[in-house]
Amino acid sequence: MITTRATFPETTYAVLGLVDKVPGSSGYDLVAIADRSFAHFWPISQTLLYRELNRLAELGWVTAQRIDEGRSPTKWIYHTTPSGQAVLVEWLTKPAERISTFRSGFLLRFFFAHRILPETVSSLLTDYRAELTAQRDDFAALVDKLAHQSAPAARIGRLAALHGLRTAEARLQWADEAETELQQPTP
Amino acid sequence: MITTRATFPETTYAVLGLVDKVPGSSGYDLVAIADRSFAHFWPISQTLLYRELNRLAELGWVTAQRIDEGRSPTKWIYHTTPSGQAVLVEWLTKPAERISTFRSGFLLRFFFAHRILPETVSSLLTDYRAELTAQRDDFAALVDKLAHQSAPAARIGRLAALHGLRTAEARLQWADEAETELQQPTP
DNA sequence: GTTCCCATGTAACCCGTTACATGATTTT
DNA sequence: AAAATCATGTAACGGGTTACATGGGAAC
Repeated sequence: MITTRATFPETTYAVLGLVDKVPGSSGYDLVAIADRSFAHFWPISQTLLYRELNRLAELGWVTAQRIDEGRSPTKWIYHTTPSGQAVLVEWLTKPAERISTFRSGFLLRFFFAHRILPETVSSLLTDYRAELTAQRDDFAALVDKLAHQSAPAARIGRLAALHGLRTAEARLQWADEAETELQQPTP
Repeated sequence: MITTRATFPETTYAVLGLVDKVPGSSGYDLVAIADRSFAHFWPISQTLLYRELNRLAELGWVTAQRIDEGRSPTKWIYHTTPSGQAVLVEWLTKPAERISTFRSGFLLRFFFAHRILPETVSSLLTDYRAELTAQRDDFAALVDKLAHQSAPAARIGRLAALHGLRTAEARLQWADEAETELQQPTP
């Protein structure tokens, strides 16, 4: 029994979009693809992705086709249906409202740093900078890799990666700014 | 009965830190202060903040003092205990690991934009730019406001706001970059 | 012959959210 | 007299997580 709902979480559409983009993939494939692609700005766990696939199939937005290769468990591959595609386009067109989230464990600690010694604040910044550097290098490598691919999807992917790269770069600069500022005595 | 737990969510420490930073505040006060301060990088709802205050009191990390003003409901004000302060310092010192999260509804849609017309992608970017501009202006105003205050807490707050400002600026530049790039034909 | 990869799932938990309730006091 | 502010809470839900289970096939 399918209960009609007013809205679905963004993740539902994320998985729908992925099935649409990479049709004929299994859940296992999609997990791997998601991890390499949109997980950078929309993380999703394996369990949840499987749950969303079932929901999408129940809604009739994707078809689940059984592939019998004699192995266990049975492999299933997915395709978007016309109604699923319509829903996807509608979702893409409608504005995004307030669904973006940002939580920073670093900034949270930094904000309460009055409690701790200047050296500790400095080490907090060092850790953060290390994390950002790793992020920057990862994104830079991804941008570079996708720049050499000609598929239209690679273009979008490259720009998405560039978003991460630019963000990491700006925050690294901020870390420098913050460190020099904190070294100066209070006026 | 207090059950001992291995770990607590970051939000627990966020509230602990806030009580420590603004001692003698009521839950109502703390909600307002949180919304104006660390909610930018660690959002928290009123219900959750109250729940965490109760947890902190049960753990003995804060004291809850009843203020009887004859009104209803009774007002309670909070102070960190020595053990609570020790826990806070320990938390601040320990590295942050993988607790930061980032989810972007815009990037998610952008990533699946192959389905839609170029004009729609462009309008997606326009909406995003508007959101970023608002963010940038908010952070810029906050940075400016805090620059004129001399309290040590204002300095940290200003730097935290600057983090948001730099991020928004970088992403606005990215939006320009992306738009010009997408206007060029595929090679 | 053990370890990695394919492939799908169950169970349990809990953080965080939204909506709502209540009532006094202060402001308009 | 109405609206906003002060002040604390209950109820219900669900999205997302981690840990675990299962078992065949491929690779080393």
